[in-house]
Order: sequence, then structure tokens, then C-alpha cells
Amino acid sequence: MNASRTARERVRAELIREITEIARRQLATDGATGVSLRAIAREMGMVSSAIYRYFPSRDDLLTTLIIDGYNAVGVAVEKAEAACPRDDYPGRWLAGCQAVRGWALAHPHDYALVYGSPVPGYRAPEQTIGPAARAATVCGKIVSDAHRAGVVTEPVGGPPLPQAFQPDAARLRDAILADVTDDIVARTLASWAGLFGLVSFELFGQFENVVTDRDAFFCFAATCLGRLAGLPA
Amino acid sequence: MNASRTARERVRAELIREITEIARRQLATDGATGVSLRAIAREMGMVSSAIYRYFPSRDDLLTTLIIDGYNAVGVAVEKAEAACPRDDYPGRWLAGCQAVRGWALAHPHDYALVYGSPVPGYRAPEQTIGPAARAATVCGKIVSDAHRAGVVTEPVGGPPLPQAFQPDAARLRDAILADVTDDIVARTLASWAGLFGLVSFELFGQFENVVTDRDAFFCFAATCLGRLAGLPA
DNA sequence: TGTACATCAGTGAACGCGCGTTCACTGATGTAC
DNA sequence: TGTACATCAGTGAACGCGCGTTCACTGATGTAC
Repeated sequence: MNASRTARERVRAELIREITEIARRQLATDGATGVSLRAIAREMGMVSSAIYRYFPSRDDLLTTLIIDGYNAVGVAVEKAEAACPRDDYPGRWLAGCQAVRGWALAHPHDYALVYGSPVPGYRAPEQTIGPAARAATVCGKIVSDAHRAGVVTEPVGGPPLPQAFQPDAARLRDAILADVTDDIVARTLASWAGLFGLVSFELFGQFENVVTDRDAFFCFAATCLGRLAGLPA
Repeated sequence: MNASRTARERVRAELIREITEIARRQLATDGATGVSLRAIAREMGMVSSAIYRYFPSRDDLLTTLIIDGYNAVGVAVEKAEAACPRDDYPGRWLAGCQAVRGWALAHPHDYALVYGSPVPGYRAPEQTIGPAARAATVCGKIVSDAHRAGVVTEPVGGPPLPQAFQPDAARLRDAILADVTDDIVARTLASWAGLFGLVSFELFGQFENVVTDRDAFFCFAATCLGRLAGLPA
């Protein structure tokens, strides 16, 4: 019967959801190394081997968490950016940056799992590539929109763009940075990477005894990075 | 007798050196979680508890490795920068950046230990703050020298520097950025953090399928960051 | 509607592995008179 | 120069803990005739 098949499948889906939820909580509390199949089973009142009905291995569970993480930052950035006036390009950029940072501060271990040092013994599979682009797509759209509106300042007197980057630039332009020049593509990418430098420094303690008002400094620094990508101030 | 005291102490120092060397190799091979007192003891032909004669705990050993790491990047940056003509400020900056990246690529696990996500269960003590500044000091000197030479471009039309940053700027100016304006201090710090974003992105796989010629792109991006700090192109 | 069969969920025991840290103790090395 | 004593290095056993994964098996749920 079809209804009962979905009944069984619904229980199954529910259990998978519950497992990942507990895993997410373990991640939030103890970090990636704290995610333990045995502990999950214990908490669910199951025997440890039963988990294998739902996840073939611990790595698969971690992969799920990573994908979740990428999507979570993606959603945060999308929402924050969408709340800005369309023609306020630096505002949209800053909002996006702040969303990344806000998410990272709220979920430090998730951030570490996704953007930090690789988990020992874990090799990221292909599946994580798609979701990884989600937040970056928003960033690309902002610059691309600004470019189309004619408010992007083309760099003068900067370093020459290496030829070798041209194919990469073309690919990125097609994917997330429509119409933009190679130079701006490269700068946007540098800004984007730089943004994560700011966040990582703050989160991983490099700003200890250096930066006091983290909010204010971040706001300033992120805006500078936006200008590096050609956005107006 | 004095000579024999130092004899014993020399053996002791030698063993400490040997322990950290093995630990360093474990770090290089398996990452921070792979550093194991038992494994070290095994490799040295000792019983595991004997290690406690030399290191009170695993955390202390990790602290040693972290300090070593900071010093290693510091030395790399110092050497690379020192090899440049004194008045080539962007050249000195780029050389410093490339030294950071070069060291990171050569010692990915060391980099992850020092600049990556915190090791689970490990809390960094105060001792790591001094060595942490070593590489940054070089960076500060470059900008400071350029400023004194009058070739730093003061930013125009950028975001306003938050007041709250002024004390931090003053402190950094005294420590590593002599004479420089608050604005440039903040931008230098942002560039510095941004640099590690570039390196982390490359090392932790975020440039997979995105950037092909990593050397060339890094060179371009790092130079852009230097300009953000006010350096000439 | 009832029965035979197949699928799936969960059990329980086991394999094989690792770790940090403590503690009572033996023997060797160095020190002071 | 010799001897009593203190310091230090290293042993061996133990405590207490954790993990991922496999495998033969029971019992329940769903399927097809």
C-alpha cells in the first residue's frame, strides 16, 4: 500500500532529522570532533549500531552538517541583503558581510567546520561545492548589479591582472558576476576571501588585546573591502 | 659539581628537544589531533608516563608548538622582507605576504594550528601573545616606513573611522605602526587580516574549482590589500 | 480477507583501537660534609 | 677520597574514558498473490 509505505518512510525521515539535529547540537557544543555516532545513539535510546541504518558512516553525517552550514550562511546573507534598498550597493554589501559575521559569531563551531581548518581524517566530497557557492552568489550579485548601474569604480593604477586569471574570471562572470570586468572579478574575489580573514581573526582569537569594539571595526573594514571590489562608499 | 649539573641538564634539554621534534613531525603528518604523548613515548622507547618528566601535560606541548609556529612564520616574513630594497615598500609588503603564504603551504597543519580553528579542548595561554605579534610587526614596519617616506596615500572618500577604534589605533601605533594615522592603522589591520583570509581560503579548499593559478592570483590580491593599507602600487 | 514471503529496524556482542593522567616504586646520578 | 643523603629519571600497572564499524540475529512491518 502506498500510504503505509510513506508511513514507514515518514518515520525514517523523522529519525534522520532527529539524528542530524542531535549532531548539530553536538557540533554547537563540542565542535566537530564532538560529533559522535555512539553518543547520538545513546541520546536516542538506541544501540550504537542502529545509527548505521540511517547514515553509512560518520563522515556522511559530517558532510550533511557541512552542507547545512553552507546553506545556513547562505540564507543569512540572502535575507540580510534582501532587506536593503536595491540601489544601496555598499549597504547591501555591508549587510551581507555582517550576516556572515553574525552567523559565525552565533555558530562558531559551524563556522569552524565549514570555513576553518579541515576536520582530521575527513575528506570533503563533491556535494559540498554547490551549497558552498550560495553566499558568494549574493556577493556576486551585489557587485554585478552595481556594475550594471554604472557605479562601480574601475581600478586605476593598481597591479596588473595576471593573464592566467582570465579563464577563472570568465567562469566566475558566467556563474555569479554577470557583465563585470576581469579586474573587478578578481578584486571581488579577493574582498570575499578577505572578509573571511576578518571573521576568522575575530573568531579564532587573533584580535584579542588588539581590537576592542569589534562591531565598529568590522563595519569599517568590511566597507573598505567593498571599495576594493569597486563598490562606492 | 657544576659541570655535571649541566651534564644532566644537557640531557634533559636534549630530550625536551627530541620530544618537541617528534611532536612537530606528528603535527606535520596528522595535524594537531595527531599529537599524542603516548605515541611520542613509544617512539622514544620510553614508557608513556615518563613524558611527564618533561611536559606537565599535552596542552603544554601544544603551546610549545604554537609558539614555534608563530616564530616560524615570523622568521619567514622577516627574512623575505629583509631581502627587499628598503625603499620598495610594495615589494616589501608583497614579499612579506608571500612568505606567510609560502610558510602556510609548506606547513599546512602548523598554519591550521596557529591561525585555524582552535584545537578542541585546548585554551591558548598568555604566552602565545608575544610570538603572535612577530610577523605582524614586520608588516607594521613596512607601512610605517612608507608613511615616513611620505609615499602612503591617505584614503579619501572612504568610510569614517569609528571613534571607538582610536585607543586601539594608539596602542598599535606605539607598538608596531609608528607615526601612522589612525585611518591607516585600521586599514593596515584590515589588510593583514584579509591576507590570512586569502591564505586560509586557498589552504582550506575554498579556491577549489575557482582559482587555477594560485600564485598569480595571490600576488595580485595581496598587492591590492597593500594598496588598501595605503601603500603605493 | 488470509497467508507466505521479503524487506527493513533495531539488538547485542564483539573487534580493535586509541588516549591522558596518576601513583607507588626502583635505580641511577649528583651533592655536601 | 669516601660516605650518607637528596634529587631526579624512568618503570609498570592501573584508572577511566572514548570511539567507529561489523555481523549474525530477532521481530516487526509491509507486499503480493
